[in-house]
Amino acid sequence: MALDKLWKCETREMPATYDLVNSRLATAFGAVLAGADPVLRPSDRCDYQANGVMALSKSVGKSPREVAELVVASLEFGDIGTVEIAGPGFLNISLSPDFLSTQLSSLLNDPRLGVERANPENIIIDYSAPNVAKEMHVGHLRSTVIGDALARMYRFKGHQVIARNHVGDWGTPFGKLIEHLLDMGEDAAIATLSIGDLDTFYREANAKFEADDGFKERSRLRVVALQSGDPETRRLWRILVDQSVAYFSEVYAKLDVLLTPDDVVGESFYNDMLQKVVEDLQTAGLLVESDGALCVFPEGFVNRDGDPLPLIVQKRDEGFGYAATDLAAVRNRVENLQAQEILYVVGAPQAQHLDMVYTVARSAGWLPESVRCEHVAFGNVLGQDHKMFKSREGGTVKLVRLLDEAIERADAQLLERSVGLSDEARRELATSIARAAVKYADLSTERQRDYVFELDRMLAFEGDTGPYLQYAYARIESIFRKLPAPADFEGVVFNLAEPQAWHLGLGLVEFPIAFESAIRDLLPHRLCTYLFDLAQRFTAFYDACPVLSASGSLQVERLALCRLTGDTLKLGLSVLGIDAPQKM
RNA sequence: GCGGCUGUAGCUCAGCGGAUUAGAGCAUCGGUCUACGGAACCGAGGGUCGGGGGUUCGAAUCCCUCCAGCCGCACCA
Repeated sequence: MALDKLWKCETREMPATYDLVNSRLATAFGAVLAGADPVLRPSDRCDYQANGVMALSKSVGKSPREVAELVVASLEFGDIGTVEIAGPGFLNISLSPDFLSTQLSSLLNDPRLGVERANPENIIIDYSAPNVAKEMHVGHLRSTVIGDALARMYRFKGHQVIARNHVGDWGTPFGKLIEHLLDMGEDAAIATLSIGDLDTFYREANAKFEADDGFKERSRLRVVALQSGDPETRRLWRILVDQSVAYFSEVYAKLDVLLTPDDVVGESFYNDMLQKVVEDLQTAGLLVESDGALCVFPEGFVNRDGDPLPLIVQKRDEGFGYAATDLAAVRNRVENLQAQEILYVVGAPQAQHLDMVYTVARSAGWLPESVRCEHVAFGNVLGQDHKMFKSREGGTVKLVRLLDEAIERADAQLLERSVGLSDEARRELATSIARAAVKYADLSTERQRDYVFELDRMLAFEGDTGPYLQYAYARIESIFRKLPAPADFEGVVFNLAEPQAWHLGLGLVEFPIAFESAIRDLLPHRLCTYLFDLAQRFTAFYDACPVLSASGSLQVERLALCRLTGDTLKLGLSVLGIDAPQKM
């Protein structure tokens, strides 16, 4: 099922396994002390373990053993499974086969695989944000990929996501860029920009600006004309913006990211609101003049001398700083877009700036406490020398070049394995694999950490990689192709007799936990970890339990496990923005 | 100087709302299967969880401190 359809699916009728177990336990814990948390976790020595007894015994003043017995006494597990007290007071929980079988059966009929739908909220996700007339480079990779994954996760969850691509389309550099465009001639400039050679254009404009005083003066005047709304200047500026946005769209397409030109709401969009930001801050008594600049000094921020740190809203030269734009954006998002949550997928170095913006926006009354505002920070992409990722020449690396390189290598791998595809089909597959490799590598480590960009590792079919998961999925699909007739799961019973089958079944039922944990803490890597673990459970199962040579109800059961695993991998990858080809 | 992030096996990383023996992948070594497209599978070795202190019956996980690396700290966004 296509993801966009899936997003509209209604909630399945059966509560997720974890929630069921947890709620029964919570009731029993509640009988000892109202509101006590069972602290239910997956366990390596049984199916689930509840660790909450320890904490509870402390607050109740009884021994853990005693409390555990109290909890067990009032626990009504019914057919869910059994509990035993272990060690100092852990509750080891084993699910009953009937229960797990029922849970798995319900997943088989649930396109959402157990993930509950949320009450829809308006979620603004601010991500990617390249600069007009500047190349997209590795620095934009993480924001784009993480933002896209979060957007898909939130949409799947049932929310209304409004993507905002806050592109840098305003400021003094546009004077020289427009003058350079004029020097080149519009057609020639458009030709250069439309092939995506943004860096050359930018560099030439800069070089002239440095070398030629006349050009410098023209550029300065051009900035003034741009800011005062001169129609011809605005038209030329528009060309730069449109050409760049068209180019960004090509990059997004290559990355398979959902952003469209409609999501581009650049800095310039807020120009008309900046004066009002200043006025309203003034009225609110928050604005202070300092060294000629209009600033807000939010509480708790100090500079290196220990003095209050300003958020500069209007510069000494009366131009607006980016803080003004960010404040205007917050207002716009809350007031006009009715945002209930705003996520900024922006590099970690911006942490303090964003923190100041939120603080000021809150004290100005533009950002109610009810609106969650979160900086989804991420670390750097490093080269194999563990330093900032740079090209061999020491410059920044074009994002497209990186992707092309990945595609080339994936293509070479496919050729080597001689998969027997047409050139075109192979190329397409290589693109899919390359995307999966690059995106998964980015998403699978904890956001805040830096990670090492290593194509060979990322593209490997062995290990914790995107291609490995894609391959796992393709292999499952191939099982179904081999079947003489389409599989029919009507009345399937999961006996899960072999330990590997049980382990897999248990893993399948945990998808909602992994998903919820990932979306709640804005950590897509948790979903990656889950999917990789699931794929490993599957290989162990597949190794121990023949499927095609099995017959009767046993084969139906095993096929159903294959189906659920395939569906889970497919869905999990798709909400991360990674597609899973049927064959590879 | 202040603040933030990071420091876990040779390498790349999970785990960090405390809890029963620190996990995975890659690499290394050993074994297994007439290889449902080996993405094999099973097992072994390998870790003072940066150092020290504290809280706790119990700390990789919480607190303090120190060390190392990266980043931010007034008009470029």
